[in-house]
Amino acid sequence: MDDIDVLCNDYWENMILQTEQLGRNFDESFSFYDSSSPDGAQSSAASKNIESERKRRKKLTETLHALRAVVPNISKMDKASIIKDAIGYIQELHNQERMIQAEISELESKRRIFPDFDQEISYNSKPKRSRFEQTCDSSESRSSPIEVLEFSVSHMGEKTIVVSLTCSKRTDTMVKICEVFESLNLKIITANIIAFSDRLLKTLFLEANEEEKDVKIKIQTAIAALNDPDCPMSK
Amino acid sequence: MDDIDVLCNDYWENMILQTEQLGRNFDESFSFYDSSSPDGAQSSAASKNIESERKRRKKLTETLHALRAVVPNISKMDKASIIKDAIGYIQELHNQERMIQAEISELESKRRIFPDFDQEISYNSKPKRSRFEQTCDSSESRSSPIEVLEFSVSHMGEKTIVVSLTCSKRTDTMVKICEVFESLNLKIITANIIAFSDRLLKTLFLEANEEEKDVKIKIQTAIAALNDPDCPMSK
DNA sequence: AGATACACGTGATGC
DNA sequence: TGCATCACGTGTATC
Repeated sequence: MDDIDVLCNDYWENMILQTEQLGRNFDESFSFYDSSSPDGAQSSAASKNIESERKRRKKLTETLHALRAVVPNISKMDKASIIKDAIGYIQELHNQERMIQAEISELESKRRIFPDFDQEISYNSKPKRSRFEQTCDSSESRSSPIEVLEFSVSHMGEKTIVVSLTCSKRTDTMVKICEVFESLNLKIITANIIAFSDRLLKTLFLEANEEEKDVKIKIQTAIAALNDPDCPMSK
Repeated sequence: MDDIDVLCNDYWENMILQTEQLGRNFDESFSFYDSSSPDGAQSSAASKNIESERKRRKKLTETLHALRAVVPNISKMDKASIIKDAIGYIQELHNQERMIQAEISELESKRRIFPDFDQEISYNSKPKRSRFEQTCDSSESRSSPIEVLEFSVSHMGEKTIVVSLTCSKRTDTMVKICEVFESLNLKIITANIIAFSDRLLKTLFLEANEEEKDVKIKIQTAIAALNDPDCPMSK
């Protein structure tokens, strides 16, 4: 490790001297392309620029070495590889921190008063409308109603109902869809919404303690009611 | 931002053509130092070398950009500054991890030994919150705020930003999440929400015309504002 | 022997 | 105006 460093430094120090001499020779013998001003001012400026650039390169290189120093498990001494390893390391640290945060929050939540967390309390208490849904209901529901393009309810196995619903995506459609389904008191196992292009696809897995047609009608009614409270059920 | 990038690309594309021509002229008129073999093989090899070097530079540059992408709070776009900030950020992560790790072990040990003092410990020694939990600070202010458990913003390829957010599922959380993201005017390519058990996972693919940290801060601010409109996020 | 990686000098560009 | 940064083409050493 250190050996390599010393080796590299020695190598490049020698190389710098070497090429510097070569450069000077090149400048002396090949300065013809500087046809406009062969005086010393140009040379001085160029020399300044050269040295400045040399400083910059050196600084960047040693900064990179410093980066390499704080990153463990460096695979290759490559410049690009060093940066890549640094990126991977940072992401790894991110993951660690995320997991640690999760652990902390879990620890903290465990000391919360009640260990009884399930029971679907959220669905018992009727969701009282907050200021947001109220404004949605009144102002925007008629401007952009939920346009259902596909709707199916089917059984999967014995105890599971799969609900699939596709509608066109407009302003606040996602909010409304979520709102509808949260208001239905369904026994949701898992729910999934995908927005892509101008479509919204919602997939629900429900516990099958309700009749299939009941679920379908329930959802249809809720959507129709949201679209136009005066006119129940179209289709 | 896009303007700058486009500008730079155009600029450097032109420069590449320009200097390439210059290089060819140089080779044609000044190939005398190639006294041994004035054939085309040398030219081909040189051309290969040029293009290879070009590739290497490009790769290194974009690797550096990738590094910049995973490091928040970049002061200057400087190459050296990017690396310096990355170093500082890694060290900062090291410190955070060390402190958090210490706190975890402290919590666990005290929890084992003095289970009665849990309450006291939890609210006294509070770790310096990282960006992950900034939105959780006001989690107890309202009845069912959005409790963020995991939150990441990362790049995928060059033009895509991936946003991943996990929060605990409570009453109307789904509605609120959708509400927040619909109010942000993000360039959404595709969005996905999964509800499972007591968790909500939202994944977004965005068009990368906004800075990464801006997106993150935007979302954080919106969530914090929704959680507690009275106290809209310092920092 | 061919690919790879490096530092070099150089001109252009923006502040 | 200088000063800093950049990408370029080039020669050389290493693998």
